[in-house]
Formats: sequence, structure tokens, C-alpha cells
Amino acid sequence: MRVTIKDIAKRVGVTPATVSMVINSSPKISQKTKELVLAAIKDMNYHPNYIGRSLVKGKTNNIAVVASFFASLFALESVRGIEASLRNTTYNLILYSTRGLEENERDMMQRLFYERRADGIIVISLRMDKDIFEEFKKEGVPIVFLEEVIEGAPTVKFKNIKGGYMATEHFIKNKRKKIGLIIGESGLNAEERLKGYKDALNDYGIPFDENKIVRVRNYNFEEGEKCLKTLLKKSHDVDAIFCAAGDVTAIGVLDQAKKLGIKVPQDIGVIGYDDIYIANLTSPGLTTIRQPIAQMGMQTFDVLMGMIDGTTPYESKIISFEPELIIRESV
Amino acid sequence: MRVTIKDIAKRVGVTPATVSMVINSSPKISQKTKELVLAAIKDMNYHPNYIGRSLVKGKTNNIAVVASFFASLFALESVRGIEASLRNTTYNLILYSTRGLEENERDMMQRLFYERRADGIIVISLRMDKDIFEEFKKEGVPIVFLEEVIEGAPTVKFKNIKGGYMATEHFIKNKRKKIGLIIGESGLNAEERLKGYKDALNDYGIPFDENKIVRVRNYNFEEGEKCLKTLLKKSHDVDAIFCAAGDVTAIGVLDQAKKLGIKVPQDIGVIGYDDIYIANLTSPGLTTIRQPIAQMGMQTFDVLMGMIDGTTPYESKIISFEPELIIRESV
DNA sequence: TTGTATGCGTTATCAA
DNA sequence: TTGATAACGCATACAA
Repeated sequence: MRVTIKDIAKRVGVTPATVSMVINSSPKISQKTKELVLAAIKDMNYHPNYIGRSLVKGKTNNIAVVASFFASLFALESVRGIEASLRNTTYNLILYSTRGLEENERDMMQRLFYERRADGIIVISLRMDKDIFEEFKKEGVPIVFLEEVIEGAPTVKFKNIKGGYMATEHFIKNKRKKIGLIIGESGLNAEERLKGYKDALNDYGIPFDENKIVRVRNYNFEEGEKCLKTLLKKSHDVDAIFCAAGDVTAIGVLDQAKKLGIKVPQDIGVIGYDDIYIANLTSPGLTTIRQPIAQMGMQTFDVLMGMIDGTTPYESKIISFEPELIIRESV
Repeated sequence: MRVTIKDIAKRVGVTPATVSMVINSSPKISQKTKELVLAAIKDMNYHPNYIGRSLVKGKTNNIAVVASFFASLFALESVRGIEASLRNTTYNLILYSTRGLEENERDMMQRLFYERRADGIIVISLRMDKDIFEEFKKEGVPIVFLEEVIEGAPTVKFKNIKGGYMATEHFIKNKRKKIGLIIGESGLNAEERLKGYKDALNDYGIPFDENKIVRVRNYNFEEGEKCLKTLLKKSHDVDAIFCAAGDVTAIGVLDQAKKLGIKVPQDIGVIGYDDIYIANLTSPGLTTIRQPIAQMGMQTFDVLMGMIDGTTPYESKIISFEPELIIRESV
């Protein structure tokens, strides 16, 4: 049997209540009993059972992180940042992966909510049903969103418009004006990056050309390979490609270019998005837009803590992080 | 207030015990009460509080995964595999990152154990103190190890000796006999790969040469760059390099070779380890040893489940996965 | 300053 | 087939 608060009490000759007060460092306990109890705790190797504590306190000491997949760079780096902030607290992380299925998401959220599995929730890159969210909000369950924005809760995200703008501008400053764009087919972030792209074109007096846009659903390597071909078919006149769909896709573009005998950066310049750690291992090294993901994860956790302890209001608020242009050889 | 089992009981006019039995589908409940209770549950939108349940059952429904960092390819892929298996269960994943600090590890394990935070533990690539492990084992807390082996618990790992052998043999069959080796400076896996390397040399009558071995601490790109130089300094006579320290390091070797004007594979052949997904993006494409990491993660979880439900004994047992030689252009 | 009593939500044992 | 009761480990209001 695990040693409980009762065992300590019996050993010292006080009641469990007293031991409990010592553990929670209540001020009104005599120095002497305190020492005795602490000694016994150490001696008997007592550790509080957090389930018992949770039940009476109505707190779980868990933070739930929900994402479609954790085996992605973005999710993983976010988690790393969250972990870093978590470090000094007594909270633990529970991961909920929807595996890309919306039906899972609904179900998961319901369980999270009704079964009281977490004191706060971080939602990574997931669109959440408005009505589900309202339930949470009504009960005051703290939620912070990463990347996605929802009316009524804080969001931590990147300045995607700026990222899109920086990449496009970098091309233009390098004398490239026929800029293709590979971008996600939906989602706020994709639209923001697109806007940045358009803004830059506009600021430099370059007309926007619908034929230079290719939309992708999955942000993987194969899509990149396909996209280059699609793009060259739609528009023969391209001297640069901004792959706003991410570095992995951009690497697919690089690979396909090599197969087609297209030289990067001589014939076509390429800029990716994310700065994954292999971006400097490709040949040529990939110029890309870096996002401080882990840092953002830390911030997210801090905001959530604020909501849990009541110092941060439960309301719409966008905290945004700056992107950074990492210049390598691909343009 | 959240709706509890009592509310349901009151509504239907039975006792909480009865409701509980319905929830746990006890066979000895009349069809009629069952229906009434279920209707009320649905109607009042009741969901069981898992903390209450945990307290009385002594189970948490959580699985803890411990690793030094989750932002590594290996850990990430493992988690992905674990997630896949987890899918059909009611278990949740709690991640514990030691951040590479041994003192964290001890503390974390203690908390995990004494505070009863998880029903089972998966330890990824971490050496665990024998005495801590013994505590767990004494209490029957199920643990499965990934990669590391400990006396008394099951381990899921790869056949590193075979992997080392396959790579070395592939060189030999390609008429290369002056094979350099870049390998981790400690750890069971490194030693096993080294053994595979030696075995192959031996089987083909090639003398082992200490000067052809370079040890690395970190398995990163920069080490690879350095290693090539070190190796060429130690032994001028090398026509092949087996980078058992992983693909990232191998890519560093490739990069450095290019800088030094050494042609791969003409001058020197290179084989990596892991088959990370950019291994086919380098030029030349990296020949490497692939390990089915995600699959191994799934297996690990399944073994743990077996230990939790008592069908798998708590004992030393090594489940090993086969490596695979992926031939590309680097040799 | 400490002990007594009670309750958190659920399940299990026993009796009815 | 169901009800009454106790128990899981802990924290808190109140009494002493």
C-alpha cells in the first residue's frame, strides 16, 4: 500500500487534517508539529496522491493540448515551448490528437469538458466549433488558441501577413518579379500569407496574376513536386516561387526542379516557410521565413496560466509574433 | 454545477449505486431501469467524472511517456506510433521531458510513481537508475523501454548489430574495404552498431583499424562536418564512411565532402542511419539504414497494455525490429 | 494551534 | 434486481 496522509498522522500522533495543513503550509501550525510532520513525510517517503487532491479541489493540475497531429514540426515545437514554461509549475501536459478527424475533435472536446480532465486547454491550429467553444466559455474553462482565431478567447499567432510580405519583397529586391505562390487551400494563415504576397506586389507596382497561384491541401513533399509542374503549366513565366505552404513542400519543389533540370537559384528562386531544421541541409540551402514557434508555445502557456488564476480576462485578444527572414542560397 | 451520478439517480428515482451499475453495464440490472437511467443520462448530458472514478479504482487512465526531448525525430516518430495504438483505447498520453537533465529524470520518475499519475510508463532512449526502476517494479508499475535495455522489464528496440552489419557489408560488396565509422561515444546502440561493423569486417577478412573510428557526442550536422576532417586526418586511407551516428550527421559529412572537393560516391561512399525523410533530398541521395520507428512505438504501447491488463508478464524480454538497407546514390 | 466532521464523485460490498 | 453504506486520499469549515 502507498503511504497516505493517514500514515503520517498516525506516526506523528496528530490527525490527517493537521498533516494536510502542514503540506499546504498553513500559517497557523506550530513550528514543532510542522517539523515533526515534515520529518515523518521525508522518513516515510510520502508523496501526495494528486487524484485525491484533485477530487476535493475540483482541479486536475493538467493542461490539455489538442492538435490534429503531434508528429508535425509545428505541433511539436509548440509543445516544446509549452513544456519549457510548464517547468516551474506543478502542471502536467495531456496530449489529445484528433488525427485529423473532425468527428474525433468534437468527441474529444466533449470528454475533456465534461469529464473534467484538464484545468485549461490549448488548441493548436484547429478550427473549433463555435457552439462547443461557447459551452466551455460559459463554464469558464480557460482556452487559448494557437494560430486559429475564435471570437471570445485569446489567440497566440504569427504575423503571417508580414511573413508573406517579407518573402515576396526579398524576391523583388533580388530582381525577381514573376513570383509564383504555393499556398494552403484554406485557413486563416494561408489567406494572411496570400495577403502579404499581394500587398508586396502592389507596393512594388507588380500586377497580381491568378495563374501564378497554386493551392495545396497537404503540406508535404509530394505536393511540392506536383506543384512545381502545375505552376509551370499554368504560367510559363516564373522566376521565383514562394512556397508559403512550408519548407517540406518547398523541398519537394527543389527536388522536382533538380529532376527537371531547372537550376535554383539561377533559373528560379525559392523561398520556404517555417525554417525546419533541415532547411540548411538541402542543396541549395533553403531561404525561408522563420517563426519562433517554441517561444510562442511558452507565451501561450503563460496566457493560459493567467486565465486559470484569474489575472487574465477571458476575452478576444490576439498576441502576435514576428517572423524572420532567413537567407540561404535558394534566392 | 456539473451534473453527477446523484443528479441522475434523483431524476430517475433510484440510488447512485444503481446508476453506476448501469454505466458500467452490470448484467444484473433490469431492462427497464437501464433504459430510464440511460435516458436521463442523455437528457441531462451527464458524463462521468474520471477523477472520482480514478480515486476509487486506483487507475488514472493515463500513460506517461518519458524522453529527454520530444523535438527529435526518433521521439517524435515513436510518439506517433504510440498515438496510433492508443487510438482504440480510453487512455491518454502524458509527456514528460527531462530536457536532457538527469536530475530532472529522477525527480520526474519519483513524482510519476508516488503521485500516481499514470497507469503505465514508456521510457524512450533513457538510461534509468536501477534502484528507481526496482521501486517501480516492486510496486508492479508497468514500464516498457524503448531502445535502452534494463534487467527486469521488456524492451522494444532495433537490431542494431544487424544494421551495422548490413551497412558495412554493402560497402564491401561494392568493392570498398577501407571503411571509416562515425559513431556515438556511448550507449548500447552505438556499441551494437560497432559490433555489426566489426563482425562484417571479420566475416570478409578485413582487419579492424582503430584509426578509422571517430566518436561523436551529439548527432548533429556540425559534428558530421568536423568528423570527416578528423577521420581524414587520422587515416588517409578511406574509401567509405558508415555514419552510424545518424543521417543528420551523415548529411554533414556530405556537405563537408562537397566543400573539400571530395566526390561522393566516386571518391568516398557514405551510408547513414535512420532514413530521415530528407535523406532522399540530398545530392547525392543518401544510402541509409531505415528503422520502422512508428511501428516500434505501436508495439511498445501494445506491450504496455498487455502488462497493464496482466496478460503480459513483467519480465526481461527484448522485442526487436529489423533494419532495412535503403540504397540511393551515396554508395 | 489542533481535532472533528464532512464532502468531493465514484464504485464495491453487502444486505434486503 | 436494487438500496444502504463505506471507502478511495485529501482539504476545509468549524469546534475545541
